[in-house]
Amino acid sequence: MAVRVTIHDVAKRAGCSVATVSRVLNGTGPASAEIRKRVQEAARALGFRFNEIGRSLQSRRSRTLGILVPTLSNPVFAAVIEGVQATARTRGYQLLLACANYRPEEEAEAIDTLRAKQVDGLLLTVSDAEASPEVASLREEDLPFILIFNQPRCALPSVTVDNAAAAASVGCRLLEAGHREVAYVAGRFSSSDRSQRRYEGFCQAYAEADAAKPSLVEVDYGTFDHRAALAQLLDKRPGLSALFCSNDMLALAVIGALRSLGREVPRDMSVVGFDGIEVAALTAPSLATVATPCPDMGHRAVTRLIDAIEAGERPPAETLLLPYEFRPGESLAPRPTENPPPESGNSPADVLSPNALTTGESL
Amino acid sequence: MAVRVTIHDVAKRAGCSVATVSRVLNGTGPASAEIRKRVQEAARALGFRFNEIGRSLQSRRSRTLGILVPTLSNPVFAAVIEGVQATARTRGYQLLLACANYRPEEEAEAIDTLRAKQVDGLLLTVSDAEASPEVASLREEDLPFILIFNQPRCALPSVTVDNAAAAASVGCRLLEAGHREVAYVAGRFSSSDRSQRRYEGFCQAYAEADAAKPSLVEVDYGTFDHRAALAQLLDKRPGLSALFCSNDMLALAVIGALRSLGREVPRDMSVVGFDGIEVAALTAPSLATVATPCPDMGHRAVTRLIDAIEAGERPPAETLLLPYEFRPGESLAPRPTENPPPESGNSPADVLSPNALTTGESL
DNA sequence: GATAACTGTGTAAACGTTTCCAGTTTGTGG
DNA sequence: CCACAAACTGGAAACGTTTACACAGTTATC
Repeated sequence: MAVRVTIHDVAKRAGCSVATVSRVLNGTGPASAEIRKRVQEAARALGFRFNEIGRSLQSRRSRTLGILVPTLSNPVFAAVIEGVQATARTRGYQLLLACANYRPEEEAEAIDTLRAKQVDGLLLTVSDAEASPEVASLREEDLPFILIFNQPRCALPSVTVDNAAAAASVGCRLLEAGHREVAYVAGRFSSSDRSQRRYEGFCQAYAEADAAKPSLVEVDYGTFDHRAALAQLLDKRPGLSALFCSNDMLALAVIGALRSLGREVPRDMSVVGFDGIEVAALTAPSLATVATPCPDMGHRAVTRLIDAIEAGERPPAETLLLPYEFRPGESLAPRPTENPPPESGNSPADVLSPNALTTGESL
Repeated sequence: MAVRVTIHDVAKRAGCSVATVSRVLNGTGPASAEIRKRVQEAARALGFRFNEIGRSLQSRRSRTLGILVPTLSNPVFAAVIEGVQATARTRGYQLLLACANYRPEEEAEAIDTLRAKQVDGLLLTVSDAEASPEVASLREEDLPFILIFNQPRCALPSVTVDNAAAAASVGCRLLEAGHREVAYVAGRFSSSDRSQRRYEGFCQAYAEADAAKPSLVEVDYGTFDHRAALAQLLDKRPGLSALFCSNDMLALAVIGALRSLGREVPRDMSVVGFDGIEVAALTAPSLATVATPCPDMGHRAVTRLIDAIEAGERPPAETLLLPYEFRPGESLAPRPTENPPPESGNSPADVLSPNALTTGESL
């Protein structure tokens, strides 16, 4: 049990006061060459490191940022965190991580805990920034924060892409490919602000082309089995030829579900995702999607946040929109011009479960 | 700029001492019903929350754990963190996250920073646990830690799978499929302890079958372009029919590189990965791999760690081996019995770069 | 050769908690 | 009615820092 060595131990060994040790080691205030040397030598001999807790208490700055994401299983968030992490570190900040599992209660609890730990600022991806009471209360308080991915309508600091425009561009691509009857598939939290913006943009593209308004289908997160929801949709709208999914992970799961319903992508149905996660390029078929600059979003967000913190302010309540890029993939093909997709034999029941996305704990 | 409300403010409003407030709000020590009520009402009115920094300083416990991983872009680490996070939270601990980018210097720096922040314990995945001076010094000090994935030979607390046995089982599968001339492809840090164990186990399976010892090929992490290394290998060992890669991400990149060299998997070459990341089941071809129970590893590791912390001890220097599972995939096929794979036309030069694994920042 | 301005150093008071100790009530049994 | 315990409460000292302030000694200014 090595006893912790404090600034007092260093002072004793160097034969001076703790104030002097602090000044020497921090390079603040004057010190004679003689004492500087003694202090440094004592610190080295003792293996002294400042206790950041003591420092934080006194300075009321923790040099720690809180980051809250819905989950880590979606690589899109891991990518953002990677970007945030790298930049935060070069600026001398550490990251306290929390996952809220897409649950507003957990978001609230996590924010609370992070504040209690006295983070200097918060990077958040929440379900719905406008509706979140925590975000609202954050605005009125002194804790700097910035949203990532969220695209609220009201004035809130955030970094994201123009979801509506990106979704509209997906709409255009689908229209170009002849898909006039389509649907938007969203996760349970279709109330997610970014998902809403995407649906709006998507619908607008279809409105402008005088095509039928895309149907909205909500499926459950947490489960990967979307067969029931899809079967119902296909039944109701037999003319459907393309699906736009609110994110890539969902799109991949949807492709698996379609397959187990006897529908091949893109032969019987085109599918487009959103996010541009790396693996989407490796799947079979590769996924057409909208690539968002995740690590750069993280980088920008944390830079804005730290700049504000160090200026003693809060990030301006503005949305920073970063460029996105449509990334073609095999999952999007032109609509077959002749007859509608064959209602081939396979019934859902006698088909294997799509173990496409089993969880990692497969033991 | 809302001013922070402290226990003193609550005490003043409730008309009592801070000691009493502390006792009431923590439920430690006695208090009259009257004062209890006044304190609670004051705390609520003021929106008081304990400052965990003050608490930590006084209790010398931060209720924070440090977690160090090589990267977040490999989903295997994200999965572990997810498991760690969930369990840590239910036990009342937060996570301070650091990524070392597979660099020992960064590992050292990160551990140092985490210690300065007074984490109560450390969860680590390092390049080489035996060789790491930080891990060595950790052993001699009082900071509890536990390794994840690492499988050192010396007695160190860790949670992993039996890498040698798992790799041997891969060897058996390959032998069964008729692959008698094979290679092990490892990332730059073939000095990684787990990677070494895998190679050893793999070689042993081949030794026991009296087959040629698998070649060892090292490629660079960081880059995804392994064509040069592979071209050289194929040139030197034309009879090669299968590749075992030290992890799934590498395996996917290798499949892409082979393709751009004009070799199709599994037609011309079988490939097996290690880790069992979810997406490996979705790629084309799907990847044969060894599935490790990532979130459960995280869960077990953090449980061992917190148990030790709360007992005032350190986790016992034992390796906890969790079960793994071979997961078949299309990337592994029987060796074609007739002639060796055709040296088909495509020269590396006139083939597109395998943008299989471009990074997320594609803008 | 006095005054002013530094330079170098130490003392002590914060920062927000918890907790030991001592003091004041209140209650109880004799 | 008194001693004594139990219940309740507050004062103050920690925890490890930083920093305002004071003070001594040294150098520069006229």
